[in-house]
Amino acid sequence: MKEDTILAALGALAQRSRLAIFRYLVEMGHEGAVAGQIAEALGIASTALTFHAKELVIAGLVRSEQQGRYVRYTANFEAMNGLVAYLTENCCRGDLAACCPPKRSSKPARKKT
Amino acid sequence: MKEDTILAALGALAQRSRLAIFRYLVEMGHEGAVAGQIAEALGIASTALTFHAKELVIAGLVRSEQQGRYVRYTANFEAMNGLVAYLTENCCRGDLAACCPPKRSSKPARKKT
DNA sequence: TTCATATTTCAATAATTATTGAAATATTGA
DNA sequence: TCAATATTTCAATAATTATTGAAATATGAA
Repeated sequence: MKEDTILAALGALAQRSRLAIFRYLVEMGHEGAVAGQIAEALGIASTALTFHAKELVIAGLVRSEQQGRYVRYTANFEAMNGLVAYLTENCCRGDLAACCPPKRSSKPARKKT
Repeated sequence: MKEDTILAALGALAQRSRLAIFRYLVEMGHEGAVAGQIAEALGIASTALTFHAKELVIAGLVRSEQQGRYVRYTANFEAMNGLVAYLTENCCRGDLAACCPPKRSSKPARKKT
């Protein structure tokens, strides 16, 4: 994955609304969600939703598809996979064991203190 | 890992110089590198290096340690691990197999002399 | 102490990104 | 056709982030 692509993906996710949109779309699976649904679920103005969703699309993390008067957005899992792969590569050298987390539970792992 | 932490880490990495700095520090392993060395290796002005390195430190991805008149920076592998874990969590739902990449490919670490 | 080196701070500017509301476009159904 | 709905575009503004050079600070060595 090209560095420019990585930078675009990181930049796209590095914003509260967009991270929320992306997480929401991941949650919605391959079916995704239409713009209004996302905006309402997350409390984002429609004009802001358009703006942020477009950023995600440009970054390649989200796909959009016109469906009549709706626009359906879906997470691009392969792109996310590419991002995670890149970060894993770039965090693992010399510390291999620390990187790819051994398992994910559906409940987030609790941080021990 | 808290969302604010994730946003900070993503934002810190979403910039060409900072991504380069972080990758360089990962390459340098636990020994890290001092400011001037990083700046020279990457062709970044010292004042910009200070600025960007501080962003990485604030985001928790890098640690800094004063050593005489030098400042040594090291990658925080645990923080990166936390970021990758978060992204894995948030990309895997409903598409589990696609996420944690099965293996790193053949590309060896480029070492410059 | 003085000098040279390493890094940071500061201030000005430039560039980018986010937010908002009004207006525009496009689709659907009556 | 008209009216309602869904989304986008536009323009203005606000907020944030990046870049630069000069000056300041701090250390180590002579």
